[in-house]
Amino acid sequence: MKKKLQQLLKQSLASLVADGVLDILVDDIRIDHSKDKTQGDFATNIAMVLAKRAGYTPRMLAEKIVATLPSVNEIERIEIAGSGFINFFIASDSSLAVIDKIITKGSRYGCSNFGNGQKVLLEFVSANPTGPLHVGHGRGAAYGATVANLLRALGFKVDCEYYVNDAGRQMDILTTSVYLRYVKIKGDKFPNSGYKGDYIFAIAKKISGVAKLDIFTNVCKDEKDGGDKEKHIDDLIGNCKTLLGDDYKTIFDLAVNSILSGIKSDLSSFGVEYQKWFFEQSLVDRGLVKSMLEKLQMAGNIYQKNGALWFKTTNFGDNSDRVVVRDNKTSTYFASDIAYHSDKFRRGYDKIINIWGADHHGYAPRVKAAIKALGFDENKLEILLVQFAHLFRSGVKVPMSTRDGSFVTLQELCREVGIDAARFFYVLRKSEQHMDFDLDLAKSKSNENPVFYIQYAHARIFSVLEKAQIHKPYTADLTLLKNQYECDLVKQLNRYQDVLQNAACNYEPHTLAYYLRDLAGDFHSYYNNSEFLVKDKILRQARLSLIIAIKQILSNGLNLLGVGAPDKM
RNA sequence: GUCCUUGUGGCUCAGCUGGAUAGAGCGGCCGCCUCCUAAGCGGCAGGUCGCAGGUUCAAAUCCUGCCAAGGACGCCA
Repeated sequence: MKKKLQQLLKQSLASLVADGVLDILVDDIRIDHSKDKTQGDFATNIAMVLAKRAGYTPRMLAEKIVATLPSVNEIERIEIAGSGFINFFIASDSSLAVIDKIITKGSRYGCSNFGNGQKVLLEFVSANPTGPLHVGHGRGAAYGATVANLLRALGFKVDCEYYVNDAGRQMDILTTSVYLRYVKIKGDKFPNSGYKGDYIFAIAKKISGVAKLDIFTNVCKDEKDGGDKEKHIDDLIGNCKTLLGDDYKTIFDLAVNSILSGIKSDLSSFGVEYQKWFFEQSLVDRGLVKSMLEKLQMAGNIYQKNGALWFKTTNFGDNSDRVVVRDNKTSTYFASDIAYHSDKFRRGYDKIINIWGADHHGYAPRVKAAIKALGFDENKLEILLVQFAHLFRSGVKVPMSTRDGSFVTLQELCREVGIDAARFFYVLRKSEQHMDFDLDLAKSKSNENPVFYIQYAHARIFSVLEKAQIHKPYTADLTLLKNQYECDLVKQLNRYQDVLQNAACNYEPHTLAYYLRDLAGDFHSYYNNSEFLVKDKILRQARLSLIIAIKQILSNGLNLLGVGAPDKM
């Protein structure tokens, strides 16, 4: 309908251009769903936008536009209002048609081929495998999964990917932490920088047949003893590696695998599925980091300084050059990441989306710089930042640190508030909004979570249909739907398609969540003010058709958000 | 110091590609189940849209400056 109106307006403007009223044809004609029913169904501000250029007052220009507008059946009437808005009132049978469309298409309603099969790579969460996923990670997981669902609904071909950082120093710290828990040094002889969580003990318990050695000989003092905690842990790692030999790798693999399998199952039960788990180590194994460095070197983008190799990212928009190989000859995380991104580009995607925590925003320029330097199109890369979720308990902020072992896991959260509520809660805030997650509130008053409000509407409709013994769709005389509640609902249903498209294209799942709540709200009002199971069979059928359509949209929308639509509550 | 994000009723947030009287939930107060699920509905109270300028027919929305909160500025990942 929106498109149709744009088309008509375009024709009208074209004829005004021909008459010399306007000097130029504009392409971008904005059509909005009217907020207020007295303002019709759709409105455009085009007359106000063009008034000055045409030399008329907005209202006068609006008159001219309306006068030259071709008349079509779908438009019942047109009004000029306010300072020059043109309001369109859509013929009711045209609006009502949406009900049949929804019922016919069912769970496919809302899907389109807008994306035209374009291939999208969506990377999200990618938390280091040094501990279980916690509440902070949940937001990225819920957001990413929902964006994927939305894009797929619009006809994009989306691959979700998790980048596993299994090659850095943190993994060595993890391995050494596990070994120390296995050895069980008496007292509190555990490094400040080690991973202190209880899950480390659980992994350590799985080790058998490895010698229990003292790795504290000849190490730098820890911080609490007046030393350097970073040097301390590095020395411990060194001892651990040399003393354990092959057993080190065994413990390393055990640690990574147990943590990773936990992450995988947590995400899976959170309703988040990945097409690919990409290991940083695989880049090294395949020699991609090395070949990438060679490529940059040949292009003259690498120089040596203080014993390290630097990538001249400042040539490509970064504000400082970056080290890719340290003076101890090990390559940096950034080096792997360049190789990773060039691998992503080589895989032939039309769009590459990275969802990162907001703390990584400063990292974006150097990645984009690398992409440019390697000759890829940096416009294909979209970096979406998700702000942190701060967890509060009894009004006090709960620190979230994997290293210190102080965190609430995603699994615990789901157990306490339920998966539906958690998924919905995360996605209800726009991603760049700093989010406060009050655990006590979420737990003690979980019934007040808006997700139940929406699910309740769905369950209520199911219950009505069950009472009416309606199990399959049928046709009805929809023109009987004309009270105010029904008009509002029909209008709301007509918005769904646009809501989906906007939510997907702008990567804003929260707009869908708000839409669903509005729709549910309109339904609840209707429910409390109109009877569905009336004696008049024709009217009953019409009303039931309407609520069947509502139920379908609630279900479709909730599904996209990764939330269930229960029949009974 | 530089850069990013945020600042909207008591609280948590929508609205921000400029538009028609600034919305919702929670909390507070008052009503509604002999009737399809009261996890619901209706009503009331409550807002200088951080502050100050500017652009425009029109600014919560765009621009500038300032204030406040969070974050980023590593040979960490």
